[in-house]
Amino acid sequence: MTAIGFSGHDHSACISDALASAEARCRQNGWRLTPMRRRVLELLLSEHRALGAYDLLKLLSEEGQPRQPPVVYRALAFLTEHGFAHKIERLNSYVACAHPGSAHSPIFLICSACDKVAETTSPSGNPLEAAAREAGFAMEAAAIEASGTCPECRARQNEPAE
Amino acid sequence: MTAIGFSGHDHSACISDALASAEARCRQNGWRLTPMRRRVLELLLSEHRALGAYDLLKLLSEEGQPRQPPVVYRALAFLTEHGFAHKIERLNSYVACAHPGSAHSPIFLICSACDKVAETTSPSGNPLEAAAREAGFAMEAAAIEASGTCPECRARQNEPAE
DNA sequence: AGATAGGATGTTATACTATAACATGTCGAC
DNA sequence: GTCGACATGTTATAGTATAACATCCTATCT
Repeated sequence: MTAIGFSGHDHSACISDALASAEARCRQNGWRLTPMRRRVLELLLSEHRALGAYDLLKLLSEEGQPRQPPVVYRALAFLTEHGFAHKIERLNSYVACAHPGSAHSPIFLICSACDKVAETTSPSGNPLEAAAREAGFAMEAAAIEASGTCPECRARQNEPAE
Repeated sequence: MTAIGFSGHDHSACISDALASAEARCRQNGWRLTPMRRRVLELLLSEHRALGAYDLLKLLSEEGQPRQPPVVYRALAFLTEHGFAHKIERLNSYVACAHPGSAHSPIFLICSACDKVAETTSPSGNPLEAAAREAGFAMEAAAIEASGTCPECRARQNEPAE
């Protein structure tokens, strides 16, 4: 599985695909992808970067009506509850899910140079399962987040004379 | 490796051992384990539970002088920087390190029923390394956190008539 | 169409988490 | 003993999140 986010890809297709799939999945499950929720998802999809709730709030407010924090937090609660977005705990911010629909235990690679976030999965099954089982712990949710430098930023750092 | 925190152990020894080892390690490295830092570490050690900065602030303030937030945050910065404590991102709170001194990539098992936090490590090497390598990502730091129910709370839930 | 019930959003206020910035104190090296 | 480095004290404020209640929208039943 490649780490979507660092490798190049057709971004406008990636946005419209994700929105279409979200719509379909909501229709199937009787969830309501209201304009506000849809718009927040769209904003998250528009960058492979984690956005804070107040970043989103600012973007929304610039589009017309001023908005209050609960508006954004409620949209984010909906999106994360149903797997359309994830919270990046280290950054107190939020990213669109790169593999919506499929059950998965994501691993996030957070570039501290450019702030991009790549979502990938463990090549060898979920490592926490084993650790949890050994401790007799009934796992419900997991967050795996790594900070470091993405390939692009590493390349840029190695050739400082541009 | 057992998940210290859920299994029974001699807790007062565990506290004094950890403090002694912290003192030794600071002496060796020229770090200063000041009374404030030592006291915060002691408070963290006294529970296998994550404490918020403002919980610690309250505890410290009850011991005499009122304290301001930066006091606690600075002590926590020292302790986490040198591996005596970890931040639990999901809870915005802090725990004493269960394996200080040894380089390790900890996995935290957070019980949502009793708030205890166990620190363990992956039995099969660090899974993030593989995922990061595959993505060309230079990993610097990692946080692996699982929420769920610890063995004791599971047992309690299975026998609700007590 | 009107009644109604559930959920979504609007709005105000406030709680919780964290840090900037500057003043003061402490301790060891010289 | 004074100088410099680092630790702490203190004030103020930034950043993140939610409680509580009002209003509105929409789907359904009659």
